[in-house]
Amino acid sequence: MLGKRMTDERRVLMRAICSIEGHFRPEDLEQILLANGYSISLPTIYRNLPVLIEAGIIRRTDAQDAQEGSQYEHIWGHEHHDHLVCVRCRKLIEFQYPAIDALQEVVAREHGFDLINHRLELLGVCADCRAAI
Amino acid sequence: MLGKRMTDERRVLMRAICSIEGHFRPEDLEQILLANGYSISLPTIYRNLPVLIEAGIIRRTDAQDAQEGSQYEHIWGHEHHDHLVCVRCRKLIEFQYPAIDALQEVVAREHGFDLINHRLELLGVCADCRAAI
DNA sequence: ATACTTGCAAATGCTTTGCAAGCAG
DNA sequence: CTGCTTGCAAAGCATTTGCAAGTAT
Repeated sequence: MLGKRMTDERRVLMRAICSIEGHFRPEDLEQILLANGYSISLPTIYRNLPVLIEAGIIRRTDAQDAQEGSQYEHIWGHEHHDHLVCVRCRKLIEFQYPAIDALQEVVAREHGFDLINHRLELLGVCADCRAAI
Repeated sequence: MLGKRMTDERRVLMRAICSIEGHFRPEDLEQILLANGYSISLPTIYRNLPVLIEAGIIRRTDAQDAQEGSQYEHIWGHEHHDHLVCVRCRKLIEFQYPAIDALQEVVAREHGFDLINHRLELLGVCADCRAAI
């Protein structure tokens, strides 16, 4: 990493994060680490999240509510994907759609942007919830 | 609105929100209201934001950092748009690209979703910042 | 009348920070 | 050695909630 020191904590954090398949909040991470015999303080986790983001290992995903805390997911070694969210049952479905990604490149270029990443979230009502009405 | 009472506070809030062109945080709203001679408590603002979201008058936009608070913008009477964000200078550019919207409909339909809204944020480095390196 | 709303003040809970001790380079 | 990191405890701050008073319907 860029001018950062490789500490045991960071090594453990990185391994833990890469083992998580879905999304996680900082506190989830602490619990997972504890369950595996590692005790890393919450402040250290918080201090390292930006480092891991900058290193391209994780990204923030959008929090639904103001107070449910931030969510993250690891992107290193993962295909890029976006999210479909059911506003009723909160179900979260991941999807990929290369054509959309391609158009985003076009938009970015039109505005002189060098595209690094994107977040796309489609909000709607899932089939199950529609059926349940 | 749905089973909600129309109070003076809500009327004022709605007018204020519709007069704001860009994004706002709850506290901005309080200041704007004060500047116009209306004093509406922050708790009341917070309590009404979800009501206004459900009514389709505003939407949450993505907060960049964990602690900079939530941002909102009014969508009623506004064309839908998405955001280009410069990760370096935080510049925010709004854009519309109907082809992307159309593809989102396709994705949603494929997954049985009834699409209500979406949030798309393109993160990158703007031309100015690239030039400044 | 009844139930929803408001303002105030206090509580919540995520996130950050000060500080001294501990390490990576 | 030197300066980045960590853990702890405490601070910060946006957001929420309890409660009594006010008000739309």
